[in-house]
Amino acid sequence: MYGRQKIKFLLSQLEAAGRRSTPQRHAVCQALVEHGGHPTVADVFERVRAIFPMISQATVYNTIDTLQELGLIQQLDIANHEHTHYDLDLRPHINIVCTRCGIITDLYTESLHILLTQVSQHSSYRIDPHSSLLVYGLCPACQRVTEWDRVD
Amino acid sequence: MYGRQKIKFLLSQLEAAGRRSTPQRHAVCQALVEHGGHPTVADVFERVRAIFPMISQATVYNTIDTLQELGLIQQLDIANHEHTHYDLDLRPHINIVCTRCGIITDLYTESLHILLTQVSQHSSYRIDPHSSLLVYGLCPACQRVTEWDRVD
DNA sequence: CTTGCTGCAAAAGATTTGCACGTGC
DNA sequence: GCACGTGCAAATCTTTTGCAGCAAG
Repeated sequence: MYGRQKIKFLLSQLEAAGRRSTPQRHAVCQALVEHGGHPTVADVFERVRAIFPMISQATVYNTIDTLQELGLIQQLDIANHEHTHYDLDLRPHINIVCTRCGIITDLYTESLHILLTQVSQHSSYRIDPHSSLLVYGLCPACQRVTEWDRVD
Repeated sequence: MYGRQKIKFLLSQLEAAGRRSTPQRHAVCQALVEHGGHPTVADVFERVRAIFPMISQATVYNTIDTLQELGLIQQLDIANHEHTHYDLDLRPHINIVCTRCGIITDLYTESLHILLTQVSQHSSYRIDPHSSLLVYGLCPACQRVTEWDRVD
């Protein structure tokens, strides 16, 4: 599901949950969807202000909190990142985070499913099937940079 | 490595890196080790004050930051937790977090190694071999509670 | 005597909250 | 009319920073 469809989906889910679909919320959903990646509240706020110059940060926070409560977006707390990121892709996947530049790349692999199954079997927790994972590493560009730095 | 040994190890690693081993830092390392689980700065600060009533929060933050820079402890940013947690166990493992009560349980499973290998192969990132993962779910106790709540 | 560490207080900065006003149902 | 949503500003709270004094090598 992409673009306009996804926006409508989010708003219809809000209404299905008894919440209201307001112009501000439409703008927030639009900004979330159009960002494409893993936006922060600040990213969304900046985009939304292009449409709604008067919107308040609190509204953006409220809307995002509501979307998260309904399980429509997923919160990503990334080590050493100032802002909390959000992920619109609810399919289980791996978010690889560069520990140097912070760029986030998605990866879909069968071994995630295997791992979650193992975790379910070996622990007494009921694992969230939407679980996405964070894995940290160095992206290709930063690998090159750190090689230049290396003095050995 | 446990207890006193681990404390000495941390301090010796500090010195090996050209940092100083001070009584305050000893107390911070001791608090980290004796906590046993996944302490936050607040947890450590509270424990350290029992030994060093005059210690400042800044010192605790500084020490923990230094230990992290040297790769001696690992930072865990857990969604919806106010404080940042730290993990003294550097072996790759999975931290299962209860989304309701916040309790964290460690799990060691071979499939983590498989997953990290896959991620290394399928992405161009250089994955941190110490990578520990966060997985979210409901712990046994909270599973029971949420069943009582269920109205269905 | 130079560098790093500590303690204190203030600052910074992200997120939350209280409240009054508006709006949809 | 009522419940919900919005905007604004202030509050909250964690973490960082500047700086002066101190200690270690």
